[in-house]
Amino acid sequence: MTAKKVLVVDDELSIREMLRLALEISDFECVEAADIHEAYRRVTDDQPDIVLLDWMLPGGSGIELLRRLKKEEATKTLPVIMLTAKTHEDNVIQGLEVGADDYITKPFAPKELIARMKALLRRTAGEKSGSELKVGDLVLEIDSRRVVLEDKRLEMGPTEFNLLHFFMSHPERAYSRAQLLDQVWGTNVYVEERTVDVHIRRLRKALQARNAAYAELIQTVRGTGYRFSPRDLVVL
Amino acid sequence: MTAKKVLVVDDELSIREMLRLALEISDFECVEAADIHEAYRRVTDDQPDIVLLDWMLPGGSGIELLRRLKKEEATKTLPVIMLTAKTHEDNVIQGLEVGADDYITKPFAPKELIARMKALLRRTAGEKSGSELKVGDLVLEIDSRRVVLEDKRLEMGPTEFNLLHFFMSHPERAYSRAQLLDQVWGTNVYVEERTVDVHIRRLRKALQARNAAYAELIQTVRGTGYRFSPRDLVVL
DNA sequence: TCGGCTTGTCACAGAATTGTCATCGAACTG
DNA sequence: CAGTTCGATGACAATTCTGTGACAAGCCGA
Repeated sequence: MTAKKVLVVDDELSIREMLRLALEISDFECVEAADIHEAYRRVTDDQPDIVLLDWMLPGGSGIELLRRLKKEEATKTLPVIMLTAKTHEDNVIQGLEVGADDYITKPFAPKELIARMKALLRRTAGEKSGSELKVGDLVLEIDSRRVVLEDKRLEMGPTEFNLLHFFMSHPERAYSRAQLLDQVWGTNVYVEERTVDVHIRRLRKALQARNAAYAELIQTVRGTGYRFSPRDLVVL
Repeated sequence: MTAKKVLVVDDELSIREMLRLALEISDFECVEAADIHEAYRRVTDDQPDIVLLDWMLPGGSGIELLRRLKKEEATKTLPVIMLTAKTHEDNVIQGLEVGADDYITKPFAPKELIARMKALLRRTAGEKSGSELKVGDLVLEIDSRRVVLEDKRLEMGPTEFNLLHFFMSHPERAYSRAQLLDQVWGTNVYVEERTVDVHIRRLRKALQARNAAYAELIQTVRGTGYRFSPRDLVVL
C-alpha cells in the first residue's frame, strides 16, 4: 500500500513538528497548514487521505473548516480527527456531531494518535470514489456530475444525483428513509422522512426517460424503505 | 428507523445501569452482559449494532473478546467501542490495533460516549457485510430484505420477514407466543398472542410457494408455541 | 431584482399490511 | 367416547404505508 497522506492543520509550529516527526516515523506523508484558508486549499490541492484538525485556529475555528468539508460532496467522506487542548466535553460532542470521525485532546501520546489514525483509515478503506460508476447502461460520471443512460444524458436535480450516487455505491441493499437522509442529505439536518419519497419519485421519473422499465431500478421495500437493484433489471 | 441495539459488556452493575439510562434516553435499545461468555452469546443471539466493551472482565480480558469478534467473518465489521479505567495509552493502542473502532477512558461523560457512538454508527452505516442466513435452499438476504427459496424469490410482508429472520437465527428451539412477540414485535407493544398464530400461518403459506413440504419448517409445539426446524425437513 | 430551478411539505387516493374474530377440526384428558 | 383445550384458517375492517400532484419558499445566476 502506498503511504497515506496526512494533512496537519495547527497553528503551533512545535506541535506540527512533533506530529511531522511522529507521522514520518510511522510512514505517513505529511502536509501542513497553519490556518483555515491554507488548510482548505491543501485539501483540494493535495488531496490528503486524512486530516488532523486543531480546534483553535487563526482566521476561524477549526470546526468551521470541518463543517465546510462535511458539506461539500467531494470532501464529505474525508476522515477528520479533531485535536484540541480544550477538555470540556461539549467541544468533543459538537465536533463529533458536525462530523469529525475522531477526537483527541492535547496533550496526547503520539502513539495513540497514530493508532487512532490507523483504525480510522482501516474503517474507511476502500471507499474512495472512482470517477465513474457503471451499472449496465447506466453511467454516473462523478466528477462532472452527469448521468448517462444508454448514451443519452439524463436530467435530474443535485439531490437526485446524490441519491443515485449513494444507491449505485450500495446496490442490492435496503435502506430506511432515515438512513438515506443521513447518507445523502447529511447528518444533523432536519428534514421530514417523507421527503425521501418525493425525491425517489423524482429519481424514478428521471430514470424513465429512455424506458419505463428503468424506474424499477429503485424498488420499494415496504415497511423499510428503498433499494437499488440492478440485479432485477431486464433490459431489452 | 428502528432503534439501534447496543450491547454493553461490563462487570460493574453501577456502570451498566448508568449506561442503560443514558442509552435509553438517546433512543438506543440496550442489551447487557457481565462477562465474556455471556457477551459472546449475546452477540450471536441478539445481533447488536454496536458493542461497548469494558477492558477488565471476569473470565478473561475484554480484548480477548474483541480479538475473537474481529476474527470471525460474521462479526468482523461489528463496531466496538472499548471502555477502560486504565489510562495508560498502551492499552488504547493495543485495543485500536486489535480492531476496536474507538476507545474511551473512564470516567467519561455519557454525552461524549453517545456522540462517539453516533459518529461511529454514521461511519459504518450501510457497510456491514452482506450477511445472509442459509438453511438448505432457503436463503434470507438480510441486507436487501429478500427471501430466496430454491433460487426463487418469496413474497412476504415485513412482519413475516422479521419472524423468519428470528427463526432462522434461532433454529431448533421452541418459543412461546409471548417470546415471539417480544423478539419480533418488540417489547412494550400490546398485541394479542393469537396474532402470532396468524402470522405463522402467513409465513407458512409464503414458504409453500415452491413446495408444500416447506411449510413444515415451522413446527407447532402444542402447549408451548412454535419452532423452526430445518433438521426435520426432507426435501426431495 | 427578476425569472427559472430545486426543495421540502402537504393532502389525498390507492394499496398493502395488520390485528382480531368466529368457526372448524385436531389433539388431549379422563 | 364425550368433553375440553388448543391450533388452523378464512374473512374483514382498521390501520399504516406509498405514490403522486400541487405549491410555496429558497437559491442562484443573469
